[in-house]
Amino acid sequence: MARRKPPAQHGARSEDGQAQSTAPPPLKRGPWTAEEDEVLVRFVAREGEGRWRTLPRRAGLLRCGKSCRLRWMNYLRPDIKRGPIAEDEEDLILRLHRVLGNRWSLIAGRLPGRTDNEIKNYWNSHLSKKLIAQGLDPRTHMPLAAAPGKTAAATHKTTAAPVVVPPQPPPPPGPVLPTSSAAGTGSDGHDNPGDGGNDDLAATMSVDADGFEGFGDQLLADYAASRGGFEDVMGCPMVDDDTFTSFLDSLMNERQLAADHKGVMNDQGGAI
DNA sequence: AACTTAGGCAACCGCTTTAAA
DNA sequence: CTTTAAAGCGGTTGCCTAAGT
Repeated sequence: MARRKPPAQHGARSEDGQAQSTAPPPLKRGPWTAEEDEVLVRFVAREGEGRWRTLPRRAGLLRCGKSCRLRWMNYLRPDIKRGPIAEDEEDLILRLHRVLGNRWSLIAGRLPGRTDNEIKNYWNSHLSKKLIAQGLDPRTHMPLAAAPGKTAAATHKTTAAPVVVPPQPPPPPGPVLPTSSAAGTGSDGHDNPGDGGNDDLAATMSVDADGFEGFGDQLLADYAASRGGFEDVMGCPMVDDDTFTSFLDSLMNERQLAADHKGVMNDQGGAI
């Protein structure tokens, strides 16, 4: 469907964007052909994933390793789920995004068969607008300032920041996390769809119950409290791995979340 | 029917992190 | 301990198509 720029290869760039002194065979760019797909699929089936940098040469592809990896991860993997995002998936994305921010790979890790790229695209083209239409800031999930003419912005293709949001007191989902660890956490850092893992997600998510309240998610705060709180118990604002993982799991199950929430409300004499 | 605009998405880019030498 | 390579991630770009005029 969408195509990228035609094989206008910047000749002397390696996959990492570093200059190359010699100019080996020009790397192909742009859309993948069925033949290339087949070569890649066969090669990965035979040799397995990994060593992406050298893969193209070994497989006989005139692509950079990055491109191969991307193609495999986003399109060719056998466990990729095709078709439109279901309503429950959409709902889950919304909830996960509220907690995780733009950690697309983490979100994707909770949606088996969906890729981070797919979710990111879906968010930028659908969900962010949906939130805006509901008067919510797609980044913070907080109500947009009731300023007139606030949201008109999001129409043009500004993907990253559909809405200009002034810095807000409560830390938005993203910034709550240690800045850039989004990517490389652990050996993988990428919770591949289907593996159900969040690696050291909790370590990444250094947030206490107050912090959760900070991004306006009372459920989250309640959940933190119900699990003994994330702050006082541990003496430091860290979220325990299991606790956070189970929280994310609970996001995937409305009923469980509702039950937990209810329990908290009972315990506390009804918050919210 | 022809032209313009907006939406959707695959692919690329640049940066960060981790592992290995 | 430092440097380099590899891998991964989020953000951005740009083409194609559909809808609107």
